[in-house]
Amino acid sequence: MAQEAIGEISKAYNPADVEERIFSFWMENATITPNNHPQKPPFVLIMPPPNVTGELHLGHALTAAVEDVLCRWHRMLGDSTLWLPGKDHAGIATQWVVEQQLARQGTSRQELGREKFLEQVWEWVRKYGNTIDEQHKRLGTSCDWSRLRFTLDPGPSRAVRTTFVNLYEKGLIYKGERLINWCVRCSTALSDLEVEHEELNGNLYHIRYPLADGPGHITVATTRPETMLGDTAVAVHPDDPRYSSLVGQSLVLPVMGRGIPVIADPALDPEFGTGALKVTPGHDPTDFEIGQRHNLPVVTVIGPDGAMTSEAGPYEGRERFECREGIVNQLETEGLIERIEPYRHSVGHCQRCKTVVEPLVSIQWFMNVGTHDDPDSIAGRAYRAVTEDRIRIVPERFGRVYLNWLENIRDWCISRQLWWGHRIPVWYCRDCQGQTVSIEDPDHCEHCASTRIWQDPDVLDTWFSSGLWTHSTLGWPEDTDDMRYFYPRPDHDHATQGYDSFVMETGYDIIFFWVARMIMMGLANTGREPFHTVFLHGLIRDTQGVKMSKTKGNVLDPLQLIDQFGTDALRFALTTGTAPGNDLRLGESKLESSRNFANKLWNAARFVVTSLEGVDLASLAGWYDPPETRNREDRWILHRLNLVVSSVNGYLREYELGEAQRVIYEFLWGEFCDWYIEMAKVRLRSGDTTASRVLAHVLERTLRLLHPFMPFITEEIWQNLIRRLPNEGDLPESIMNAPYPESNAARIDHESESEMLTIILMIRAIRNARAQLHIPSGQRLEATVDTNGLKEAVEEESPAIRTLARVEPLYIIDGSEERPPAGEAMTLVIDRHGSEVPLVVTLPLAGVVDLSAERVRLNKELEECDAGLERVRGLLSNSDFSSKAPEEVVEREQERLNSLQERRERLQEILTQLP
RNA sequence: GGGCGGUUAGCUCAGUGGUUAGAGCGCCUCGUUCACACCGAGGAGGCCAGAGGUUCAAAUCCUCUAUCGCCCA
Repeated sequence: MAQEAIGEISKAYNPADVEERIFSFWMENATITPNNHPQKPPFVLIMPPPNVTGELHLGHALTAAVEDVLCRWHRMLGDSTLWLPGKDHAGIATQWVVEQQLARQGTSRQELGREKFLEQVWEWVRKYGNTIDEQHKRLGTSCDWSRLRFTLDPGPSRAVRTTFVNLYEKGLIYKGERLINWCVRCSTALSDLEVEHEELNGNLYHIRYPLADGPGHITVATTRPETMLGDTAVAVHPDDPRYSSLVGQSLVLPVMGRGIPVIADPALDPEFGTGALKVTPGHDPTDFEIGQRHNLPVVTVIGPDGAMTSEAGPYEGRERFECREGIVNQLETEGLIERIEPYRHSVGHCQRCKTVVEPLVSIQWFMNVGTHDDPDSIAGRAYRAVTEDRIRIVPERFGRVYLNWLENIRDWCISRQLWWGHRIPVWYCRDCQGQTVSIEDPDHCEHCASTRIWQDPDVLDTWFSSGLWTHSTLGWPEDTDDMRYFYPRPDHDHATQGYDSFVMETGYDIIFFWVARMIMMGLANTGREPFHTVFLHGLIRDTQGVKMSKTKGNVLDPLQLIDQFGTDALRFALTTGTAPGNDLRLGESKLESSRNFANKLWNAARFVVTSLEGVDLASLAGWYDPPETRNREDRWILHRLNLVVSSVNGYLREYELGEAQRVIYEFLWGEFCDWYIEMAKVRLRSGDTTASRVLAHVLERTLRLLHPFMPFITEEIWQNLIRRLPNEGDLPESIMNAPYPESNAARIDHESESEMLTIILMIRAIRNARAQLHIPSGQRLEATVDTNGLKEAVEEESPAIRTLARVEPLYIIDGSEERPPAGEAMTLVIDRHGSEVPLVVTLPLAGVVDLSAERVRLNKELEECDAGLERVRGLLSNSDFSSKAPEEVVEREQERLNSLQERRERLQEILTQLP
């Protein structure tokens, strides 16, 4: 499957050569569809369904990247992993797309009629609805495509009807006349959540309402003068002395000429405007409530089309904003405008089409969600699920956001005046006017058996069906195998393995729309929480920090980025260097650095694979789990790898994807490539092939560790590598199904670590000295190392030291008496990791080294040493510190003191020897 | 108005009480020797927004202030 001869192909990783081939390989050869294993917990992640109308954007890419990491990780851990993909019918958005298409053809849905229109929508969905799935696949998503669901599939549709009927029968779904949010463009009701508030520059109009009896007037302030046509009162605060004598009197409503009362209501803010509020119960939520308290009539002056109604008198038929202008002109001519001041206020817009929302009184279906403090209500149960820790929200701060929303929740308007969606399963009888609410389509009225029945024309809010997604996709309301295995069970202990088995992952912007509703509906339908962990990611912004949007033109197309940088680089860029729930600015430089990382891995692999050529298989035996070795470099890298494995698993358990990737990045680039491979080259060149099996081992382990994050390149290299190694470890065909690395206590080797750190520090110090003195890299330097007790290690590592620091000859001594005098030399004092006495490297550089500069350098080091000594001495002489700080901290400081003292002595000694 | 965040190197961001705060990009110097110039070696650059407090110990916990965002009303 994989390409032949990785080492002979390209010097740079070329994702385009790999990705498509690897994806088909997975579809054909990898295990993605989970098996039901009743005896062990699964791992379940239901994907937030994108809109069928949608095109893949970076938000989808981020969601997919994060979820794929979690799912691949769990699959490799051996969990029966279900990642279920799906799509959402997106009522308003889809209907709008097709209506626009019809408009271009010179027709409309009204002309076509409901049935024909729906046929058109289905045709559109069949034609374009799979686009996003295909785009998703380019991201390498390992979801179970065999379980792909659509909200309008028979199963999920049946779940919708069942839920509606159940809640209706419990009295939790009801029909009522309320003031709702109405979009005049979409011609439908909207829920509170679908209204976006935006601060706009408007005016505050101060209008005089004359008293009916006698002279005088009350001035009201409003941002919407056109609604005055529907005023049925003016309200003031009961304690407002300015108006107390006027309460109960009558005013003449300008333009309309009808009388309206002055009423007193404590909800009024006397500070706002003039302290007098015109009350329009038909077009303002607050006014509607005031109207209810005072039994005021409701006059609807703006119709569902946004035009003034017959109640608007002379303005009947005028569009609402045009009417505003007309009224202001008329009032001005009549001298009733006191003043107009510019005013910034928040205006509700339709989330879908951005039209200004009109509050309208209308008959709609609602869900009674109750209140958060009623423990048995829908909202109350959802509230307790989080306060009682049955659901954990990551990051934690969003838990408070969730609770705060539930504390202020109101009944949910679930009906929409659309044709595309789940039609409300209610039939009305023309004979007895009774309602029949049924899962199956009825053929007669359940009250009087009349067949003269007709179905409610409205459909349900799309989020109603999305709210059922965690169980409707598994077969609910049927008692299916999937439902029994992949939906949380009452006895399931969600932390037995150190991680949760039922996770919801999505962006924090839909915590209310989706997460909260799924929790409410899951509990209402099944009595159980639909998941135990909610993991929320942030939003992607452009390099300026602005949210990406098509209208702003600052969107980056993920498919184009994939073409440019590769899928793995895109995924890495999206999920690295960011903390959970934090927004991410994405620009080219981040993508470039991720691509470079992929390329680094590719080339490290190229080196390892090439180096295996000519090595006989026998000496590679044991590569999968290398036996104990004396070689310090091997022990060190295995020890480091083991620590990395352990911390990556830990970070993944805590959903810290960014930290996990950082750790792998630093290990692969900063330790394996920069040091281990460079040192291994020295061994290989001298004909010693013992490093080969460790090279193979570390690379292979790192590939598996990295696979959830960079699936394509790791698969490509892995297959190539495995083929060249003795068959060990009982590995599957795909890295995707190979076990995730686990840490192994036997690999811990602190001795090799501190010795190697010292060697590395020494090589660095010599390289630094060379750079400072501008010694050409080709020129070998003589060096003497006083190892001060680390002689064996330095001797054993001397080939590496010679090559990497470019020293020759290298004299290794142990004890200052053998050391050459500082004299015309550069002398480096190198802290010995884990010990007190430093190493001293002398580079005899007569004629090259500037002695006065050398003196300055050494004195500066001495000063730093003294500063450190002062600090540590102060700390240690503080009895509170030694008594209260943990023992290991005190010990560490004591060691630091000792080594600073030793270091100081060496520096002092060298300075006195300088000519 | 209520709630939630951010303020750390020139830029974008990590940092989960332990004293010497990290990365990527950018910048400076050097280098194309056989994994990689999508690279290597070396370097510069930070009173962690400000002020108080808690603590033996604070970028980290608490309070306040400033400032910039987001969500909800």
